[in-house]
Amino acid sequence: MTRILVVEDNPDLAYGLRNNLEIEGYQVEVADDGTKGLARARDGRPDLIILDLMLPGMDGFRVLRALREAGRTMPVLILTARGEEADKVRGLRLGADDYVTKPFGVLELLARVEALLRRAAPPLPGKNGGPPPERFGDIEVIPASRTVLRSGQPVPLTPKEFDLLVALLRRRGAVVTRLDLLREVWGYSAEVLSRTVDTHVAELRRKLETDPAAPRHILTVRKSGYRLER
Amino acid sequence: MTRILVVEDNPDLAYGLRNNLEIEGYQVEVADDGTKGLARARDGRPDLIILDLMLPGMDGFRVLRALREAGRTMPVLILTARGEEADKVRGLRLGADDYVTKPFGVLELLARVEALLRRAAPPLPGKNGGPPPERFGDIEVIPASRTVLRSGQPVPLTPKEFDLLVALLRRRGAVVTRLDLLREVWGYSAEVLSRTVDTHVAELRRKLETDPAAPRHILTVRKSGYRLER
DNA sequence: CGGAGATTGTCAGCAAACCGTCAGACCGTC
DNA sequence: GACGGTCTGACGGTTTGCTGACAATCTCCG
Repeated sequence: MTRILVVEDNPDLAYGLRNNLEIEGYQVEVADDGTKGLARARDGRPDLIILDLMLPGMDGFRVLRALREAGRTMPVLILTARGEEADKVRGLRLGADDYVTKPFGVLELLARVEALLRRAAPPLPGKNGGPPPERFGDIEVIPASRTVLRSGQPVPLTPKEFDLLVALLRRRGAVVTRLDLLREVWGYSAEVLSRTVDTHVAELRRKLETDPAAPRHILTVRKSGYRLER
Repeated sequence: MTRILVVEDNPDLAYGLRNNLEIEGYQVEVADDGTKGLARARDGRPDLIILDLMLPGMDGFRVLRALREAGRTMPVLILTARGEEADKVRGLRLGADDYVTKPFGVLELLARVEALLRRAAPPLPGKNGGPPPERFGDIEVIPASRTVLRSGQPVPLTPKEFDLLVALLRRRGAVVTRLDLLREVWGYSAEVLSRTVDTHVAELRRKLETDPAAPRHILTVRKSGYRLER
């Protein structure tokens, strides 16, 4: 079982991360300040660390440096506030492996976690890397190349459209609420009260459905959200 | 299976080297100081040694000399800090076979490792050496001679351009992020400023694409990175 | 059956993000 | 000192995303 340590002081965010990571099958531990985080990282030796840079007390930089000085080499993914370009650079210099800028969508984070873990321990000869393509109807979604094929032909999707499609695909067959979609694609602090989700769904239908007015795959569930069917 | 010994005290660097070498199919062992390194080299008889010169305790020079005095002749590739010209010379005099200056790109190191191994173990009669040329479109990439042909005609590429092309080629069909490219081509201490990657991609397109404004092989994946298609 | 209210679909315009491009600076080499 | 290679930061064009008003549709109930 892959173990992930989340060092994050914002309880909401920590909670959301824990949930989503556990759904993906990871074993999650949370530390809510830098000192505890460092201790857990050193003693518990998780397979990966998600580290907020802004922390009360011992900040993320110091945690990271202390960790590397202690000879711990597990991949570290840092969370930085938007626009703090210098923080990213500093974090990477201190030995972080990747970074995500807040506010971030959960899916983006999960994708990066997966990429880091794959890179850290891949060499199973019989296995190729990355998730396999997903299919529904005559649509094929290939995450590795962020490509979507319809009847074998590439369909150009914008980044948001692709992410939205993946979010629906992750829970294919189940209803996904607008709020869930916002959390997963747009991010935790998303405050979008307008027709944003609907607009993007409409665009997806236009590009993927034979008859966008009578969709066969991307269905509306009235009063709830959307559902993707094969 | 080809076995490589890495003698390196910086855990981050050792970790990165191990990963990349293992991905290339080598069996890797790491020693984090000179004494251990010498012991492993003498007893384990690896096929190649990557040796940092700056080491705690017994430094790389002494390891190298002791190794050669013990009659071990496997190729040794030394890692030197930037600008320490004298160190390179001294290392080579002591019997090193090649050197790489820090910070180095992973691809450069892998290429040199391969070259040394090829030289040390001349191709078996039925087998030719090195990786085969890769093709996409009317482009042919020949790693052994760092040559690129377009419609059979050589295309002059600068070192960075060639490395960048190889990095994209290694993951052909998948999205490669700018950060990954920086790590692989520019070195392990990469930073994330400026348009460096984009500039070099543009230059590659200018040299390899029929219509650089509408590239058919070196594609942009918005918000993610670049992708190379056949 | 018909209508009101609730919910979703659609659209166009604006603002921001993102990438391609370029000129200039720097550096090492010849 | 000329030169090629590399890197950077500014600039501008284009794409993308968001919004809010309005239209269409659905549901429930009279």
